[in-house]
Amino acid sequence: MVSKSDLLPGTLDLLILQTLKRAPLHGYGIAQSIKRVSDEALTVEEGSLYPGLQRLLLQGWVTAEWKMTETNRRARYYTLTAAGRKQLGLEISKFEQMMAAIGRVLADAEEAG
Amino acid sequence: MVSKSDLLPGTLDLLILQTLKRAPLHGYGIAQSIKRVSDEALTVEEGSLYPGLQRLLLQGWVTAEWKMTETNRRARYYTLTAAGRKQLGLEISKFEQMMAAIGRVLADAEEAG
DNA sequence: TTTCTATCCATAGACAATCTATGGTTAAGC
DNA sequence: GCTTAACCATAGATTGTCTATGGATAGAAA
Repeated sequence: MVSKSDLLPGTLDLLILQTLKRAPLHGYGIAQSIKRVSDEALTVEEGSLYPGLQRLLLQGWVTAEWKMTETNRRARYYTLTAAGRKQLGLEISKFEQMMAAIGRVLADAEEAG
Repeated sequence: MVSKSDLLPGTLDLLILQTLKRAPLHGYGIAQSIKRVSDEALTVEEGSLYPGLQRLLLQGWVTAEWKMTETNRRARYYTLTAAGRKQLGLEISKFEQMMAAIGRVLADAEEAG
């Protein structure tokens, strides 16, 4: 089953990095952004998001910094690093290759043996 | 990371069902077919394939039958059931929705708040 | 005839990623 | 004062995939 879940497994990092490409953002905002931009089709649960952000921090793909939000709250803002930007490029191209490959299987009419 | 692995997680059942849509096939043949049709981009490991086939059997989406292959070997042929065909349709549409949603995120230029 | 390769099956255990459930803080509106 | 929305984060369960392993046999090659 293609994910009874809210996300296609294996795509979370990609989505987070892409979201941070535009501007630094806090966790809550990242989740909101992905939900909004995907027209509610993708929901990132907090239990997936925060562990995910920890992974990205460990990899050095983002940095984190506590700041105040526009709504006057403390929040941890994540910023894409140069390495993160590079990684995003890699992941996008891998993802596109996967999509193309799956597309070939789904489109297959099979001529050869 | 979008799968350092050979497959996009969450797409295996889809690939198997689609492969069986054309004709009944044994496990080994399914793996070969997916690899060939995807131009070597997708490799289904046996350790993923056979547990996957067990899941599909349990769900009633395929049936299995021992037969002889063209190469004179015993092999277990899997056949898509009516329920399996229906499931395949569901998975394709879910998958396409996911792809569209991820596409929106990747294409996003963000105008609104 | 032996050895190798490709064809076939399948499971156990490790590992990674996601989800559910939980728990906490605080600003602002009512 | 209460409630809701905005925020953070972790533990544990679950699921899916991979690695590693083990086995059998046909046919080609040596």
